[in-house]
Amino acid sequence: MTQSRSKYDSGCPVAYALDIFGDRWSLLVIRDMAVKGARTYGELLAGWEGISTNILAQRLKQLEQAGIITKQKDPDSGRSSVYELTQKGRDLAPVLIEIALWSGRYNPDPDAMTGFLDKITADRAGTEARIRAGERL
Amino acid sequence: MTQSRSKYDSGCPVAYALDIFGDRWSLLVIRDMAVKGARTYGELLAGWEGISTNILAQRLKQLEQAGIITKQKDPDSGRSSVYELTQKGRDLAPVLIEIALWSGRYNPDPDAMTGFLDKITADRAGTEARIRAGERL
DNA sequence: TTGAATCACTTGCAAAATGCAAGCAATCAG
DNA sequence: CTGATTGCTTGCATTTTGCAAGTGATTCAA
Repeated sequence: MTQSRSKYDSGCPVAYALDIFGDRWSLLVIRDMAVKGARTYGELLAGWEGISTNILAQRLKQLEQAGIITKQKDPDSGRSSVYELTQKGRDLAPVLIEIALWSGRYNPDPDAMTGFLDKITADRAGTEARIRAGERL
Repeated sequence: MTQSRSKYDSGCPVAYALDIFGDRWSLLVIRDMAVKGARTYGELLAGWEGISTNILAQRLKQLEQAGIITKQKDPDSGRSSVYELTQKGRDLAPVLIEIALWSGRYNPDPDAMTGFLDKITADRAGTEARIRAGERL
């Protein structure tokens, strides 16, 4: 009984991935954690794009189920939880990097926030390794 | 007047890209064209996952507007149109490749369709170059 | 120690996106 | 002329999303 993960999963590796983060918000949450180092619900809510609170809660559950992130109680604070990327989540670094490079080539907007882009342009391998290791950029 | 492309576009390069293909179907359409060589509406409809016809029509329009694909009349057949990836679209090859590699590492399903994955595992640079050049895999 | 603030959500409801099926115009083959 | 094929559009039910308000468990300040 090889149950398919969802009604969309065709067995194609691209479809498998899109099943996990192929929506408007999941990759942005992963980016906030990988690039910006966001670790709490509040930090994620305050992200650049303004995800709504119910959608964020839902996505965090889905990402946890998919093994992309983990949720733990903050030992120093009873009311806050700490979310962290797993290795599976951090290994999405090359995907984030290629997306950012592509956007850098084709986004005509001169105001584009390029902090991440600058880092990967200056040292792609190093930035990728740092994300994979769970280190701060 | 630097108008933002959409209500989501925060200036982040990742968000710029997700604005174009950050939904359930767009990347699968791009994959069908880049990897499977799909060129007509019918071929795209018959894809692995079964996109519905109205959504496909809408996505094709959006991708055309975003400069990812072009639409032309088929000179040999008055009733069919030919869709093709632009350079901007073909340059998403590294994104598709990284997604597929990641899925290959983490998808536990042994039945996963691995044709594309096999190709990029065997010769990543060559596969990427061939997609970028608009050649058949 | 009590009341206010904070954090991490949940709930309710309207709006938008999606899925499904049917329809339809233009071509084209017999 | 007829019927099949292609490339859509339309209508409508279902699902997902967005927004705002509310909840409950801490934590903190007085």
